[in-house]
Amino acid sequence: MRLDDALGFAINNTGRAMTRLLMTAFAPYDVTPEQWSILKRLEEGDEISIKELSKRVGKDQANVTRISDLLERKGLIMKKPNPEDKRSSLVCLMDEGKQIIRLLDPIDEQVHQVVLKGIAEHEMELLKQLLAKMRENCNAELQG
Amino acid sequence: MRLDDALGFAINNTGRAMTRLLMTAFAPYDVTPEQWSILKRLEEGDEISIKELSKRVGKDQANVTRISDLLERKGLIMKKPNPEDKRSSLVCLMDEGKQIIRLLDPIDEQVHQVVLKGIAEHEMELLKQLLAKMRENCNAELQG
DNA sequence: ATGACATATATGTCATGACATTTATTTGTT
DNA sequence: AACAAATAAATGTCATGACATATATGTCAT
Repeated sequence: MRLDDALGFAINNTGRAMTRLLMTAFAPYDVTPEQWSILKRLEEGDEISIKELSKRVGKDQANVTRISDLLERKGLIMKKPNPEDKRSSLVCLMDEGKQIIRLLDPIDEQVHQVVLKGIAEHEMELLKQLLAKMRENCNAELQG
Repeated sequence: MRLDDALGFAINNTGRAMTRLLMTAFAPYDVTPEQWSILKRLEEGDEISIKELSKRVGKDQANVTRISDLLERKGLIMKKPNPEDKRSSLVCLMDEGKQIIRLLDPIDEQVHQVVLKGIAEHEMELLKQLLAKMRENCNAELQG
């Protein structure tokens, strides 16, 4: 089997290409695709713990802690104490974070249109289903 | 959640899940999935430059340099001087590298069977085609 | 032949992912 | 209440990816 044919490498290389494209498009705003994914989740609902945020973005808690620290240093989010649990903090979007989201949303949309050029809606749906199935297979094995 | 957001999320998370699974399976042999991808490429043809190897694995030259250094320290590959160009070196598989490949090949195969459980051949083919199309779209944009 | 430019590799930096460990706090058991 | 176990977050380490730059060597125009 040639490497090009190996599904794992196809998936990872495609993901990296998409990430690179988004990174390039976001570069003038000093926001990386991973930071973007966190901002977008917070837009759907903030004042949540690092742990909850980690679950929602599908990332390791340690990594979310570090990405959040970066976003906080940039003034896009803030961590405030959780009055119900002194171990945890609640992550909130700052106004500047909300402004950045408004700026970057159309750019994100343009990038995705480029990436999905020539791909039909039903193909994308199947693609997502297959990826979800593979993810389930992996996670079942990792936990079992 | 917008559809295209879900797709980027799906691709990167699925790729990470597969990488994690392979990493776990390879852990006893002290070989990472990325190191594995380089070994497999060398198996198809070694005595090639870092630059050529980078092209074949689809990775940055700087990263291939570093991964190669690790593999050389482990005694799996060797860099020998290129008699035709003193700037470059030729990367060769060592016997121990070839042995590791024979050991890990069936493990890699098992992992792929786990990941692809419940997915038909024609679905996998379509999946690869769609991913290739998206990769082309990205690369065309990055270069253009 | 020489100097300007190109190329191959190496190295430095930052962001990230995975994972182990630490620290502070909470919870549960007695 | 006291102590053990669990939990949330932070931190440390290594591998990697992207990118900039450095260094050595090669190539080309003159």
